[in-house]
Order: sequence, then structure tokens, then C-alpha cells
Amino acid sequence: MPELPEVEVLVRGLEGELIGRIIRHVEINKPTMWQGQGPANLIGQKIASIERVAKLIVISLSGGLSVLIHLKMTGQLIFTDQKGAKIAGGHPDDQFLASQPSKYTHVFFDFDDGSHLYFNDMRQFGYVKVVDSSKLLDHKHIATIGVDPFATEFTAKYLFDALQKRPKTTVKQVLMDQTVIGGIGNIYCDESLFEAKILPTRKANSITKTETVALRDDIIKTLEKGIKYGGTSYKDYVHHNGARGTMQDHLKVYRRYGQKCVRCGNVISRTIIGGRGTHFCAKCQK
DNA sequence: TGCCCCCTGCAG
DNA sequence: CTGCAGGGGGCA
Repeated sequence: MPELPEVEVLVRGLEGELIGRIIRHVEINKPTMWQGQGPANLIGQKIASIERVAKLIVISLSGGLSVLIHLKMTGQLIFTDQKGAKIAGGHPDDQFLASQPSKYTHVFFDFDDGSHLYFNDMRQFGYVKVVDSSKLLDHKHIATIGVDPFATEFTAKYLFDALQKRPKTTVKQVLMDQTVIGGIGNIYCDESLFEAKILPTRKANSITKTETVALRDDIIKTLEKGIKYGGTSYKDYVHHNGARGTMQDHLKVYRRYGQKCVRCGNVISRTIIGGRGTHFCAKCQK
């Protein structure tokens, strides 16, 4: 589910809760979702930091280990102060799923003060992986990751060069390629291209320098907007406390096919690019 | 570079 | 029942 904004919001929320807590117990209900070193290595370790790398969550422990968590499509990380604690702001339908272990809770961490962190994942695409912090860069998802959209390296020139290098593919596929840019997924890709008035079906190397300048700015603006609204919560995405984001109420094209374009009134179209549903306005995107 | 797959659930 | 879903790895 989560793309950059969703992971960013989640990480910021968890940061305020997890730093300094000591892991007392780890329970794995679904061994296939746990990779790397065993859970015993985490006992007694203090949480030193938590950060986002593209769409990956990296929790670093004081003892030199890092816990990598990828939420893929339906992952959730839920923090609760106590067992049975009421979750604030959650959607009624998500209350049960988010507030306590369910059949979708595959891993949970207990901390020294009795608080907990649950990893839920309905579709089981995600994972928890424990690695040495010193070998973090060996993890393939980190080693091959492209620039972060919020990094100073993400310039119009960088984007233009990347687009030029891929004459055979579409602009959408380049934006979604995590080795080029880390963090853009299906929602924010379609939204950014709408803002930049560029059709997702365009060949990557047909995008002009002028268009690239606008596109780069619109990518950043769109991601910032997603963070501002707490991410997109269609069904599964929730914050660390179970609350839902509201970006789904502010999307202009994503999953709006058949509805009117907010910019020109034309009907929003849908097609498939790289196996992913793709939404655009055929009239005001060129 | 493109296709299939992982898995579960939901809407039409 | 079919198609689709915030991701991405493996395979020709």
C-alpha cells in the first residue's frame, strides 16, 4: 500500500513512540515473513532510530542491528501503549484489525514497559528482516535504490537524464522504477503526471526539458501534499495509532476513471501500464 | 523490458 | 466468477 508519503507519516509517528524503548519479547506467528537473523538477537536491545529509505522502514538498535520492515501492499505497523488500548481516530471498520493482534498479525514486539508494536499484513507480501547495521547497504532493496525525491540530488537534470536513457519505455514506468527514484508508487505517479499535464503513456525520452522541470516540481509537491493529509487510506493503510489518512479525498485522477476531470471536465480514463492500473485525463494531459 | 507470481479480500 | 488492489522479485 504505502508509498513514500504513507511510510513517511508512519515513521514520524512511530519515532515519537519507539525511541528509547527496549525490546523484551518478539513473537513470530508467520515464519515466512521473517528474514535474516533470529528474534533472540533483538531481546534487550534499545531502539536508537527509525527512518524511511524509499518505501522501506529501517529501525536501528543500539546493539548494532537493524530491523527492516517493508509493508508492500497491505502492511501495517501499530503501536499500543497497553494491551487492549483504545485506538484514536481509527475508522470503525479498522478498529479490530488495527487495535489488537488479529489473524493478520504476523509479528509482534513487546517492549520493557508493556507497550507493543504489531506488524499486520493481510496479503503477506511484506517482510521483517534483521541485519547488521554495518551491512545495511548490502540489502538489495537499499543497495539499488535511486534518489529520494526530497534529496537535493533529485534535480530536473537527474530526472531528464534518467528519462532519456529509457527510449523504449513510458514516463510512468521510469517514475515507478525504484532504482531511479525511491518512493513513488502507483497513486503518486498518476497524480504527479496529472499535475504536470503529461500523459503517462508518453515515451520517456519524449519528455522535454521544460516538461521535466515541471514534472520534478510536481512530484515533490504531490508527495508533500500526501504527507500533509496523512497519506492515502483506501482500506488498509493506517498510522501507527490506527488513524486513517485523508489524501484519498484529495486525489485528482487516481481511481477516478469515469468521473469528471477537476481541471477540464473531461471524463478520466484508465489503462494498464506495466501491469498497473493507470489513470489520466486524455484531454488536458498531453 | 515484460510477464507472472507471491496472497487475501472485495466489488461488480 | 472475474478482475482488481498503495509492491516488487524472478524469470526469459
